[in-house]
Amino acid sequence: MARAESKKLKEAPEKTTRIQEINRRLILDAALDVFSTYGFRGTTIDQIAERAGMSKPNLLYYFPRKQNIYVTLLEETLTEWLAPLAEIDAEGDPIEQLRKYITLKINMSETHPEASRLFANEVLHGAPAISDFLTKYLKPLVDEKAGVIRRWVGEGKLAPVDPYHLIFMIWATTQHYADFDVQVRAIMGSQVGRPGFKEQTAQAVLSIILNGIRPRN
Amino acid sequence: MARAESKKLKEAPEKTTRIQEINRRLILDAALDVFSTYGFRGTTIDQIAERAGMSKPNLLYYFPRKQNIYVTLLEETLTEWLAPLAEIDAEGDPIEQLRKYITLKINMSETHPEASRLFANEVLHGAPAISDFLTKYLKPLVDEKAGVIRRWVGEGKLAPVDPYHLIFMIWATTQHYADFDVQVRAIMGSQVGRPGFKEQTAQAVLSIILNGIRPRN
DNA sequence: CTGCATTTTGACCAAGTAGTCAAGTTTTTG
DNA sequence: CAAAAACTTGACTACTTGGTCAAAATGCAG
Repeated sequence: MARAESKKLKEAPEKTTRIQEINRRLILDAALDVFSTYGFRGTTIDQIAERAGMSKPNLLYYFPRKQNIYVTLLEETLTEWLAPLAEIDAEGDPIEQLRKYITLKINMSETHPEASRLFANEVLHGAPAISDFLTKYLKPLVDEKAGVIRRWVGEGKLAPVDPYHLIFMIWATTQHYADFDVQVRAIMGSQVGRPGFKEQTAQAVLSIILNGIRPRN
Repeated sequence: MARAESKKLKEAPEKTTRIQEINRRLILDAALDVFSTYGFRGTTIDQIAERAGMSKPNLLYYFPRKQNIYVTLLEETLTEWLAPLAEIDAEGDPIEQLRKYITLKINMSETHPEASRLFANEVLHGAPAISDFLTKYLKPLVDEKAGVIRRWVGEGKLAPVDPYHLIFMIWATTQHYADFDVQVRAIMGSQVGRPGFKEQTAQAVLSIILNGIRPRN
């Protein structure tokens, strides 16, 4: 948009042409598919280029290194992926807030399983590209929400439970359906595709977790 | 290559020498470390050979293909990994049986995180090497145990809950601590190493799940 | 239309890696 | 102990793959 820079100045810091915008998008979309399936090492630039419908040198014109595509993709994905956590409202009803959070996560696992797998693969391999992100951005966010949950527990609105482990449990359970999809399908077979499966999953997960943390007396 | 008929018996189908036993073990142990960290594609035979303390051609003398090592390792690991599930006793007390199962799984995640990661990585990438195993061995086992749980529910010994989703939840939650160890550490920091952390984890997981499925009236 | 900037690609290169091979060394066995 | 079998490895091959480059094609402002 900012077309700006007059022609004969020094190297312009950055301008984005229409073609650039289109092709970067094509590349990133293709890369998400491929990286999430084969992992970083298992993916070749040729694969991404083919899926994006362009030649390898052309792809490298937009992202000079394989790493660049991968990191850009992770950054772009992660913020979105964590958004639901940030939305937990300390002033809301605990059970309702957590129900909403879990529901959102299950939906995301269904609609964007590639994002989940991309992330899972990265973390599984030691998070070499995003360890900074984990400590600088994720940890503070989790700390804050853990504080909220701890307060709820203190007020007797939830059964006594370690907030960090509760959050891990929600992550693990919801992402399981994206990350281990093949296994889920191998076991549950045709049920997985059927309409209503997602609702059934949400129902089961919500039932166990929410009853597990509902205050008892 | 007419091999000696001079010996009276035909070629023995397989015999294992002392050296073979030692070296296969060395290779598989080394391979587990490397494969579980870098995945199949991310691992080189040289890496495994070096870690096993032998030359690459020597390693290939025992396992002619990289795939062979990988598959052998998966087979060896999987049976052991699933053993606890098989131990769930239909005649036992439901809550006690599940408590035992969850506890065993958490212990395994702590003592053999590499096995968990090896498996997670394989499934995450579509289980190309073990899809047969999943349908032929894992599915029947899970079906059987799901039947047991369903019966418990029918007898009112557990809250109404889908047995498959319950099993997935237990898998997801317990393996999370092995597979996403880096993330858990990034968030919980020094606590992870501390003695008692495993117990605290087990306590939290057990508390939520068991209370989530305890019969209500 | 013209000329410059942007985009595109075929051909190529260097590094890395799975797997081979033939020739040596060690272990087993009769 | 000597021959056979089992084991070990340096050197090598064939192939994959990340990345380069120079030249051609296309887009676009004046």
